[in-house]
Order: sequence, then C-alpha cells, then structure tokens
Amino acid sequence: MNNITSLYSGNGFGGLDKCNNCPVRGLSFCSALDTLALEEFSALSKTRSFTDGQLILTEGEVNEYIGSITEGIVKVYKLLNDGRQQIISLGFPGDMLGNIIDAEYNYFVEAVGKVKICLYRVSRIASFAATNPEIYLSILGKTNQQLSHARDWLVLLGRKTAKEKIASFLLLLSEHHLGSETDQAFKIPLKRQEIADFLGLTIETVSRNFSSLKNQQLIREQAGHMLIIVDYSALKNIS
Amino acid sequence: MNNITSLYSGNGFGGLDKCNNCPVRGLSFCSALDTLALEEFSALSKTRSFTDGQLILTEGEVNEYIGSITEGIVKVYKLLNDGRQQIISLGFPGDMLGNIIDAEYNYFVEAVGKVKICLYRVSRIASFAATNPEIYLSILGKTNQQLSHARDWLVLLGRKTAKEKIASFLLLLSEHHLGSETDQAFKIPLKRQEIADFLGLTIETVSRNFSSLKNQQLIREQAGHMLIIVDYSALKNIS
DNA sequence: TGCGCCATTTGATTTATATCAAAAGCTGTT
DNA sequence: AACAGCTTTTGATATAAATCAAATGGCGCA
Repeated sequence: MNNITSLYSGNGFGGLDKCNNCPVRGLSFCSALDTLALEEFSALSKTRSFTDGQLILTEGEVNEYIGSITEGIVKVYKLLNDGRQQIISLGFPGDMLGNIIDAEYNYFVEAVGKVKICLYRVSRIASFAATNPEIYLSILGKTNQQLSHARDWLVLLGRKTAKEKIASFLLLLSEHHLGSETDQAFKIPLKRQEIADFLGLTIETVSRNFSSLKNQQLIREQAGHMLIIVDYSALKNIS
Repeated sequence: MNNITSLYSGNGFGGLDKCNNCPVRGLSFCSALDTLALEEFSALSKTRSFTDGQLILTEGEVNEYIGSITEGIVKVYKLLNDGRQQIISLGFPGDMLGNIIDAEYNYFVEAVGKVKICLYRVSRIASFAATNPEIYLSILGKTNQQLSHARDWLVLLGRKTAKEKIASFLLLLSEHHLGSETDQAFKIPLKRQEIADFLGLTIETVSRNFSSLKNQQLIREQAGHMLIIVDYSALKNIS
C-alpha cells in the first residue's frame, strides 16, 4: 500500500503558517475562508508528497480524504475490464482531488512526476462546515469547474479529429504553464501513451500527429520534451 | 425567444402544496430541506412547460436560473464552430439543470418531448442559503453526480466501440425507465441522429448496430420505437 | 387512399485511425 | 564507449466507422 490511506497517518504539520505560505493560496477550495476560519481549517490539514507513477487514490477504496494539489500534476483515470484506459482529467496545482459525497473513490489518481497534496479528512470537513458553511460553496465551485472541463472533453472525445485533439491538448497545457511570459517553452509532462489515453487515441496516432504539426511548423520540440508553440493562433484554429 | 428567460415572467404558482405534490419530491436538490425550509424555498419556485424541440437554455445567455426537471427528458449539448454536435448529458426527472456558479450558460438545453421544469432564480438561492446552508450541500450532491456521469461518458467516448456504446446507451435508458417491472418495453426517446450525437457516432453506424443487436436477438423493437431488452446480461457484457 | 415529408435502413466505397512490425532515439549504467 | 531497456518514430497493412447514395418504412394530412 502506498496510497493516501496508508500514507496519511502520523507526522502532519498543520497550522495557519503553512496555509499562509501555501503555494496555491487563492487557488484552492480553502481560498474562500476568512483568516479566522482558515486558521481552524488549516489545523485539519496534512501535506503528503508522491513520486512519479505513485498511486494516490484507488478505485473502490473508501472515500476518506479530499485533497488539494499544491505542487505537480496528477492524472485521474478509469479502466475497462480488458485494460483499456481513459484519463478523465489532469489535476494541476490548486485543483481539488476527490469529493465529499461518494462512499468510495470511483477512479484512480496517479502522480505525474513529483506531487504534493494537502489533505483533509472528509468527516472533518462535515464538522467544520457546521460553523463554516461557505466551505461547501467553495467545494461546489471546484466541482462545477471540473464538470465544465469534463464536458469540454466530451466534445473533444466525441467529435474532434486526432489532429484537433492534439492541438487542444497542447493549448490546455500552455494555459497551465505558469513559467515566464517570455519563455514560451514548456515541458510536456505526459508520455506519448498517456497523451493517447487522455485523447482516446493510440500512441502511434499521437506520434504521427506531433510529427505532422512539427512539419507544418506550428510547434517545435527541443531536448527533453520541451515544447514551443510556434504559431499559437494557427493551433487554436485547428483545435 | 422561447427559452427560460423569456418564459419565466409572470404566473408562477409557488407554495408548499406544489412542492409536496411534486412528482420528483425526494429526487431533486430541494429534497434535503426540512418542512419549514421547504415551505420558504417552495415560494421561490415557478414551474414551466416546454414542448418537443424547444430550447430551454442557450449558450452565452446570462445564468439567471437553476432548475429541476419534474417531468420529461432534456438533452444538454455543445456545438463546434462547423456545426458538429455533442450531447454531453441527458436530463431525467429529478436532475438539476444549470448551476449557481457560472456567469453564463455554456451549453444548450433542449426539451425531448414534453418537459416540465421547476425554476429558481440563482440570486434567490444565494439569499435563501444564508439561513439554509444545507441547500449548497444538496446542490453539490447533484453536481457531483453529474460529474460522475460525465466521467463515465468520457470512458465510453474515448475507449468503447460502436456496439459497446449502443449497449451502454440502452442500459442507461433502461435504468431511467420507471415503468412497471413486468413490462420491460420502453420507448427510446431520442431519434437516431440524437443517439449518434450522444455516442460520438454517425446515424448510419447507430442504425447498423441496432440492426446487428436485433439480429443477435439481444433486443427487439416494436411499433413506435418501443424497445425490449431480450438478453439483459448479454447486453451488459457487451457494454 | 394516396401523397409528401421525414426518419431509418441498407449497400458500396472511402478514409481516418488502429494494428502490426521494425527502426531509431534517449538515458542511465558499467 | 558500449550496452540494456526504455520511449518514440516511421512504415506497411487492416479495419472500424465515416461518407456517399439509394431504397424502404412511417405517419400525418389533403
């Protein structure tokens, strides 16, 4: 066992200081809380780190924790019986993990590279909400955002061509790339197979379309999978 | 104009009586309210009816209303620039329409057959919630359910074959078919083109796969598009 | 009853993407 | 530097689903 349930125990280091120093302060679902409420909420949190490929949540596991990504990227995916995989979302810093409704998780969450997550027990959220009901509105906001993204992805999976899918994917990544404005290069965090599993394609189709976009001079790829979008608006037209 | 915004005005007939007589009492997001709160909430509601094909919500329109389907089925869909359409969800009685977060609707909602909706102004939800915060948890529950369904559909669109898609669709319909247990026949509410737009297929592929399932004796179709699932478990294996 | 208008089905063909296969590129290690 | 074990790319071919086209079926209405 190396997922949240087994890793949560012990050595938390909650407290307002941590939350005020939080790298996603203002993005996370706790951002709606005022100073007083935040202090109380902060005490409930624990931070956990994960390394590339580590399972964070497992389908079927009891829904004990809700989390907020403070660093890194996670992939959320489902599996069919025969092993076919579909990534149903990518989680970026500030994004919420899990929910406070279901009895069990119904998907897998895996770290893509190094990941840090701020965790809260679902049961503690409930008692906290008794005096701070605004936390529900905040969680609702995050859930609504996830629903909106999922619906955009339904259109992509149902109606877009392979090349349109790749273009949309690159633009999605560029939106979440928080590097300097002048430096347009960013690292593609996923392997080709993972991109395929996100876009409902095969690895070969992904690779061919990357090559095609390079030939069309819309993108360039540098050492270590660093990507530069050469013609942003042309890519947008394709997507 | 023939959508909610234009139809809401005037002749509402709120009050507790209506809500207690509500056909989806216990299913809708208002079901979490106790008798006292329900009376207050009920006074805020208006009921509207729509006929087949009528637009209920329009993309880009200001998000003024949240609704609960009390009767009939709606389709929620998005369009690409070139007219390609993807149905992102079907709404059944008890399902929530819209949200209380976004500034604008970002999809279209259209009546499939005769539809009745119970409407609330988003702004009134906010003031109601000041004294009845449990309404947020209730709306969160509905939103979370929609997210869960959207994610199931991502797997369907991204990774399932045409025949698997049709099988999943028929099973989805049968779950929402609230007719008598003995009578297994139900009407398919969507046209072939709409089914195609829901499953990310073309009308011809949908038709061919219906024919194929009929040849395999897994389903039967009677007059007026009444459908009988002959071999439920075989269909489940395919889905 | 028969006509017109759709929706659906079926057939023929094309095509985008998957599949199968092999070569080429990386990266870390000895 | 050379090798092992990957990932990615490219090529050849197959195939599921799309496209193009026509026939069939239903249903309301004059």
